[in-house]
Amino acid sequence: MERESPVRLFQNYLKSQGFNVTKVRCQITETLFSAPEHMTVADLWARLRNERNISMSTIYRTLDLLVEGGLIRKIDLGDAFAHYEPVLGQTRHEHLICTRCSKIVEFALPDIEERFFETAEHYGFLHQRHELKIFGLCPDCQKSSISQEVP
Amino acid sequence: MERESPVRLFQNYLKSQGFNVTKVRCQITETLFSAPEHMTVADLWARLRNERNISMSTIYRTLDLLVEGGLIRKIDLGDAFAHYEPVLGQTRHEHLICTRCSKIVEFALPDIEERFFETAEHYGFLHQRHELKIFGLCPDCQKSSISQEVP
DNA sequence: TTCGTTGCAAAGCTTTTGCACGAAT
DNA sequence: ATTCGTGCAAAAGCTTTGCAACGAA
Repeated sequence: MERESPVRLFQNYLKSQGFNVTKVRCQITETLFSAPEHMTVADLWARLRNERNISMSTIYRTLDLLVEGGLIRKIDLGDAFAHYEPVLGQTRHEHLICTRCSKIVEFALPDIEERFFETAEHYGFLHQRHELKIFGLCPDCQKSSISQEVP
Repeated sequence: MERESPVRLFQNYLKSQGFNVTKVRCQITETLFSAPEHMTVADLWARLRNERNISMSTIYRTLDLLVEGGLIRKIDLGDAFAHYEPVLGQTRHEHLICTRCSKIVEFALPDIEERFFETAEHYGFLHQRHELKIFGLCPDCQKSSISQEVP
């Protein structure tokens, strides 16, 4: 059995909420799901502007809809930009980020995640979500740090 | 034996780097260390402007120096503002944040922290730092959510 | 006196908003 | 035909920077 494509799911969401299904919205969704993860608005804009005239406002607005529809998640990767990652069929994961080249590795620690829920409960909080980021130097950047000092 | 005051430590740092020890820098440091944690630049500005005319630029610049000197840490608490917290004599901790009233609880999970180091190593990364944030509703906000619906 | 430092205003950056034109139903 | 969506430009909001006046050594 085939899984529904993200674009199809988004179309269903839009209809269910009384929003219009438009070409731009579908193109943004397709681009977001067909390319490197953790894209920023600028990334999407750079990829889409070849195909059509598109404004960043529209990208921001469409991404908001995708977030509300539960298809993507807005994440903070420690830089100045909002990043977006697919939620569909993804297991919950955290991010390991290279502070030199921005390379990102996804990892999961399911047993530890349980502790996060317990911690919230322990302080009487109702857990909503959590975010774990580990920053460091990736293997490549460690090598180049030796031969060629970072400015 | 008494511990050196933050202001004194900062003065030492400034001298060691050839920077001037100024009244403004000392006042900012004193205010930052004598009041609620996780302050923003605007918080500091509001507290200091009663005593003297001070610009946000200076606060930003002084905070940068305090970060470089290792006396404070710049942290992201999920809102639009940069927050700063003392490093001195603090044990490493993470943050539990109420998404409604922004209340913050600090907690530590030392055994789990070890796993973060291992995770970095496992992927060949050289660990530099990590950040864990748990978002949820604090006890008070859970109560008021029942009686009085959030808009 | 000599430089580093400060306050002010302007600029920078990402993101949001107002509005008239254009597209979807 | 009506309502919603889009592009453009301007505005917002936090942070940074240029510069002349000021203060520390």
